[in-house]
Amino acid sequence: MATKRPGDTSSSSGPQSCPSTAVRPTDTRQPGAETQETLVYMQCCGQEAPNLTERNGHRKIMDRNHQGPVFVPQGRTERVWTHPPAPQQTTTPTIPSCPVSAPYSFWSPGSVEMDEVMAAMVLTSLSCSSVVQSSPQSQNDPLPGPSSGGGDMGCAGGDMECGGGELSDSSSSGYWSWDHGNVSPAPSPSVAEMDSSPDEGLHMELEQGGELHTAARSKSSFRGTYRCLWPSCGKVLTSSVGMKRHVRVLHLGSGSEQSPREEDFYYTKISCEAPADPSPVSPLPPDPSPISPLPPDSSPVSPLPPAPLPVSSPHVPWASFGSPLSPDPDSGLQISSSGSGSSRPSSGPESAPGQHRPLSQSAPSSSWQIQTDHLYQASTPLQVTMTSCSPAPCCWTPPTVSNQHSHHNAQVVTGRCRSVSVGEQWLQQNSVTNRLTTLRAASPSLTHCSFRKGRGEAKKCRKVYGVERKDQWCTACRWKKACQRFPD
DNA sequence: ACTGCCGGGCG
DNA sequence: CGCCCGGCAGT
Repeated sequence: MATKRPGDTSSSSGPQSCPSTAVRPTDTRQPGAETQETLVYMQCCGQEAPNLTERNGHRKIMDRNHQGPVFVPQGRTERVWTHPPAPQQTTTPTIPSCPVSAPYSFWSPGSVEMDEVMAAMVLTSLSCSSVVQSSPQSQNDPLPGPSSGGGDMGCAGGDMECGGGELSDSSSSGYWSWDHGNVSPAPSPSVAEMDSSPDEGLHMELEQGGELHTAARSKSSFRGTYRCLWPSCGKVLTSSVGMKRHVRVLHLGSGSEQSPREEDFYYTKISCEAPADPSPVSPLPPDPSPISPLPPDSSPVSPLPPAPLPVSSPHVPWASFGSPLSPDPDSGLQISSSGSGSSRPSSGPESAPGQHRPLSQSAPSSSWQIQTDHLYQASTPLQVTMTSCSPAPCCWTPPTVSNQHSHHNAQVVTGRCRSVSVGEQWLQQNSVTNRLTTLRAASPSLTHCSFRKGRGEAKKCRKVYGVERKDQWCTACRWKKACQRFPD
């Protein structure tokens, strides 16, 4: 947690949005984790922007506000990259640069879309270094799997950074996962290999795609490709028509109510003209680096794979889950909340643990999931943003957890915040729906909450119910003992 | 002044 | 043990 890199900090530069937040994420991560950042991508206003991209030795960190990229000294980056930290995120496997294997095999060659996608992918990768990423996986399994690792970030503004990460972890599937997931899958391949033959991976793809690959290289300049912005999907297609179809069929559903035009909102055109320069080219966040098709510079970069998680970097929250790296014990806290995010609605703050694997962490994660689950279709981004903003992840978590009276260990940091917001809500509303509300509401409060001082804020039965309704107090309160219902 | 809770007492 | 309350300490 503690380790931060200057660069990350810079991210905070993203001015206002949530300075504090920004920092944390970074912190959470381990140094190695940083790498992950690369993977993360942010979406803004529908567009995705890669938070980080490595290029020419510099890592660019997109400003949350998107204002400007920050550069981090390569040195660090490389290190990270070099070692495929992959392990960190268990969830996201990095694709083995070494293509050889299997990963690709997954695809079901059969579908036409696949082909298109593949082709697009290849091309993209070629032209844009990064591209490789996920597409392949996404195709196969759009969401899921790997996604966990990925950053989801749908967040709207740059703010989200953290959140994004979480999302991915937690449920992830979420939105952005695609990229990351894909990329990372493979922890395996040794870096060296990757370096040596990054292209091969591509070739593999090419096979399916057909000549594309070759052509792609030669062409190097595409007019443009279209990338699906759907949360968990990262497909890249060369034709807008195809993309529309993709969006409609896979995401909107053929019959969906969505207006015909709707698809336009779910994909973005990517122009990859710059053959050489990946960076600009790839809007795609997905940092493919893992695959790093592009031979050019990539040498070190390619290894990126580790990056998958990186996403989090921006997001503090993530850090906590820190996913991969360390299974946080702590996680319990967040986990609970996040974990079941969706499930929990009703009550169970406690149960959560199941999911989290990585997430463990905190609130943010939880928030993410929730969003994901509920908002999935709607407006994830917004919420995300919120989350990220919230200064302390902890805050989030707690609320969720606490709601139910269950008191977890989680308390640790969170303590008060949750109790406050939660408590009230709990009282007033037990309904599940509230939770979402809570989160939102909480977020602001959370901000404040960072650390509770004392009882002042923590609401106990007395505050909640008032003396008049003493009968509703928990027994402990009635007996003037430590409150059991709203423990600190 | 309120509140939260420990410590202790009573039945 | 359940129930209550005196009293301390933090706000």
